[in-house]
Amino acid sequence: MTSERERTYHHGDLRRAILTAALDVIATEGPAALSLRDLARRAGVSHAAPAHHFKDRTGLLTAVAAEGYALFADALAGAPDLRERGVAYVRFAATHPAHFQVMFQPDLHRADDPDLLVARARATEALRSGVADLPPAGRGEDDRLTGVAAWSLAHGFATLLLTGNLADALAGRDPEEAFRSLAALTFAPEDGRGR
Amino acid sequence: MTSERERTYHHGDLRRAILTAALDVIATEGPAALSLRDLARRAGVSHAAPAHHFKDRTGLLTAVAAEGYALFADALAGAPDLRERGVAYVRFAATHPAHFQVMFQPDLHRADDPDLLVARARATEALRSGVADLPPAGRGEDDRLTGVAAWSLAHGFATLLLTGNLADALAGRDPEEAFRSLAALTFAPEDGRGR
DNA sequence: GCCGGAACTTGTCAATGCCTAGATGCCGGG
DNA sequence: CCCGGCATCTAGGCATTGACAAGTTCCGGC
Repeated sequence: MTSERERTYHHGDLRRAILTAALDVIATEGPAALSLRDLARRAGVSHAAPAHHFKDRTGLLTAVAAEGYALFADALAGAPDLRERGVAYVRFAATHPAHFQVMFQPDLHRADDPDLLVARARATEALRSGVADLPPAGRGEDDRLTGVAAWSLAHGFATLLLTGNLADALAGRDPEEAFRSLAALTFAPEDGRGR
Repeated sequence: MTSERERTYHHGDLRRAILTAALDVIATEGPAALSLRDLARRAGVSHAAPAHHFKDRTGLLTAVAAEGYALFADALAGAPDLRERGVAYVRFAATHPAHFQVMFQPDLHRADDPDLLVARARATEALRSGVADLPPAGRGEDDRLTGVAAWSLAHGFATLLLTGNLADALAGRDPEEAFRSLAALTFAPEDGRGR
């Protein structure tokens, strides 16, 4: 569909082709370098073709964010406990850097988009259910804060990793493994409480 | 210099005027909405005037990042212990959202800029010295990971706060205070170890 | 077989980044 | 005092981009 028959008037799966190209550009050069006309050239279509599928440049980025939240929810759902959910969080960021960046930059996409909202709700639910199986101790207030703490830890690690700020601190060590032991240090200092 | 005498050929302090306007735009509409020509209009100068002070659009953002790291280093230096340094981290992000965003988006600025490098080194030093007064326990490996954990926690909280992801979790609560008790929960669960 | 709409193209316009050449006025040496 | 150098700012132009409008091609259902 994509590589052979290039003579047809219709592309076949232009939407996916544009999305994939966009992810490539964002991952390598950042969201600022994204150009609809450039993506059109890469796909071998006219400069206005992408607009038919995504309306806007913002529309394209909104689609990226929505797809990202969907993949994110799937990635989180597979993890057994809270710590592994954090590892999955970090792994997702490392595996899908373009999605991750766009997801957490509100000025790039339309946060009120319906598709994005449902995917985002699914991901949020996956996060919350992970926090649910925490230590039973503490008042409700503390439990909520603990959830925020876990989220902050994973999100901060993922963000710093993507921005290259952990390069020398990790020193070639595997990021996932580093986060696993880091989470152990933080959330279960002396006993298995964090589990 | 800035408001009264607008008839002079020379602006007086155009560089600062452009920087301030840029910070305003970035804080309200995000870095993507930044336009050199728009900033020139706001300052009442010609459309090419900003280029003389910052060379590029990237040059302007590099200057923002450099200024950000300098202010960041000052903010961190004032904190007495590790936890308050984390609070200062979060406060800086909340107080200087534009600086913070540009600082931690490598695709927006030139990371090898000399001015940026020295400011960044100063901020990094302020962070490291904060981690130094941690619990004496653990091998050197664990200590480094603990530092990364503290950094991740503060950075993640700050980032999530700026992206509006903590709005309902905090429920109108003061972010700094929330982070203070959150850090207590995380780094000193039952004893004063985290201090 | 035909026809309605989706997918894509072509053409256009305003805005932007960046470059070059020129105008202006400040500041210090003579 | 003045005059020449120079940083600062202006003016104009060019290529690229996002967005819009109108036309073209093709697929699938009736």
